[in-house]
Amino acid sequence: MSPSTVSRTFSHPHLLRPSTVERVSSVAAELGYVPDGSAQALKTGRRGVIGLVVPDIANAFFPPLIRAAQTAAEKAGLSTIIGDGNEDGTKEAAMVGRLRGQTDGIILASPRTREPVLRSLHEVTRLVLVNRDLAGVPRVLIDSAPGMRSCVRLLAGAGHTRIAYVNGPAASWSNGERLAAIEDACREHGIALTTLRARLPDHDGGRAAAAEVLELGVTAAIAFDDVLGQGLLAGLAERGVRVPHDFSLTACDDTVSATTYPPMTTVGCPIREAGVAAVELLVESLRGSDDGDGNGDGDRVRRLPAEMVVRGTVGRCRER
Amino acid sequence: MSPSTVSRTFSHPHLLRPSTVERVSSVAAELGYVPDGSAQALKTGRRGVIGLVVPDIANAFFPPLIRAAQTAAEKAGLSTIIGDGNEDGTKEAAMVGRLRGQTDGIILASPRTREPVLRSLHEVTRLVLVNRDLAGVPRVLIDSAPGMRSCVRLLAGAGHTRIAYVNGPAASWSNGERLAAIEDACREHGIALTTLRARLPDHDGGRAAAAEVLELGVTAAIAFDDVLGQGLLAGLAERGVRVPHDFSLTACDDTVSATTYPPMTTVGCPIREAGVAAVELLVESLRGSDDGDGNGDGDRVRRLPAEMVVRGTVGRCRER
DNA sequence: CGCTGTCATGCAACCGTTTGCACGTCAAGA
DNA sequence: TCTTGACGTGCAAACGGTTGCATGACAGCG
Repeated sequence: MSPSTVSRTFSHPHLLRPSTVERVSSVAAELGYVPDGSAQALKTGRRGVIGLVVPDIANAFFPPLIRAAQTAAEKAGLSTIIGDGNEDGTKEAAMVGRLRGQTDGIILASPRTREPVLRSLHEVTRLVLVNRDLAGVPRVLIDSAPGMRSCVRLLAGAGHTRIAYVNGPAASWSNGERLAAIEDACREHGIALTTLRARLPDHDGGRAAAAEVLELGVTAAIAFDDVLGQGLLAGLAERGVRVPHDFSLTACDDTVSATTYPPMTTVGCPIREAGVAAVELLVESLRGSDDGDGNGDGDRVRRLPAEMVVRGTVGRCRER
Repeated sequence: MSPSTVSRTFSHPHLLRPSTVERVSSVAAELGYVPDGSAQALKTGRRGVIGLVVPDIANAFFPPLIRAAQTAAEKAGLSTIIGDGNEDGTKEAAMVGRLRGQTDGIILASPRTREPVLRSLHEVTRLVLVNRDLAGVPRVLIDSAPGMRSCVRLLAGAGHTRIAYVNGPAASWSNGERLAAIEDACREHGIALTTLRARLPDHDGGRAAAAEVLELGVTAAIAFDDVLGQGLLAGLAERGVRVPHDFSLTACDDTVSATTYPPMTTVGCPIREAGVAAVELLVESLRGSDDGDGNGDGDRVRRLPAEMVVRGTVGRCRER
């Protein structure tokens, strides 16, 4: 039995007589043989592995994205290596460098890396970005602006005239987009906006920010994301401020809002869809370079709109 | 410049004159060259990649474990492929089969796979188990029994005499351990225990189980894990039952308990430590087979104790 | 000044698949 | 029966690194 036949059993079984395939398969099963991925990769140039780098896998935003991406990748016959950049642009870039040699392409979700570094990375690796708008690099963008505008409108409709926005990570593209949308909508509705930044963009950061928010004399707040929002909720509760009776609050992402008490009004981001779309873009890139030696002509972008989800944290304005 | 020199620049730079290393490195940087992982793997037999398979990456228990494991692996020069088994033993086993050809070894966290399948997998792959007690297979076990016993003692001390346990996944080893510990402690303290199983072991399952729990006429409940516990908390709140005033509740894992309202009394599992320990065991295995053709003599087990964390969901028994 | 040992580098075989090509077999048609 | 073509399988050369061994340069020593 020649190596070629064994190889064909696994890669191109239609070239072989069914009986042969059967024979080889059964022996392989008995021996516990599986083709060596490295050797296949070396010969074919396709490693069958993609990278997915996120700033913090423990942040509730990413697991659903990872899961969806991974499922989509698997359907395309690809395994997924997860990288955690630790909310640090430098580590993130280093991660990509390491992964480069063992993957066919890399998805960078919510990258914290600076633009020039990102660009040079893109020159040597197949890259897809999520929530980062860099012309020329394939990317999927969750457009939370409409949802954010709806939140402001909702608050305005409930009589609020002074609100606060609690910022997310400084290096986050999404944060910039959301802030801009809120500023815009506040202007439109004649609302006075104050912004602040939590110590850290996590639960405890939000909790600590509650005191600061209350001191501002606003009657409502918008949090960068659900995690921060949940923290605020806890911080407000600790101080005896009842939501939505005494204070209104909205957030973004819809990661944990359904499980808070009270359930939070937020902006429902299509996180899973973003993961799938990113894999699709990457798979396109991979195919593109197989056939023609093709630069995937054109600037490939997928925009996914995010809409408000009304739950129970917005009430009528009541001066304190 | 011969290939050997380039190779040595990256793998064994100490064999070369520093000036040579410098020269090669700078040229490599300029060209964006990195050694091809597959070729290295093929020649050396070490792929530099390990697999980590979990039942559900979106379950709050796993991201911290993944993160810790990944960090530990990176220190050992290993990348990590994450696999999601979808809470399904069959898919999980298939996942391991696929990963086998592209990794040096696999960590199976909270496997749902049946024992015989697990055993046969272990024969053909380097395997490390987390929270599954299979003699002969290297494993790390989080021993939540002491913590669970403490919870029962705490409830007993607060005057509760009728409590309920809300089960987790049927195929979960941890669930069996926890249930046994609770049964034992209840006997000891003369507490009447009723058990039930949520429709699904997630937030909504817990929420729905709240009604059922209240019908049992118990004054306190222990949930399999924090996710279920948080769901119960929400379900109770919906029905106007105040925790801990009207009803007491404890959970396990300490994944989201600190962020619920009120913060939940739970059992703090050393999740991160478990992830690190699993990687250590796997790395030991890998080294073991390098040197001697070594069966890592002895049954390698790491037991990590989990202790109760008191927060705010247990109060004095008050008949309803 | 020649011998010896050390150190840095080159040579070439090999890791386990894939794949273009050649070969052998067999059935159908002339 | 011979030719022809289709089909299944084997041969051998790559893929891009690694590594034992050989080689050459050079310094120290007698």
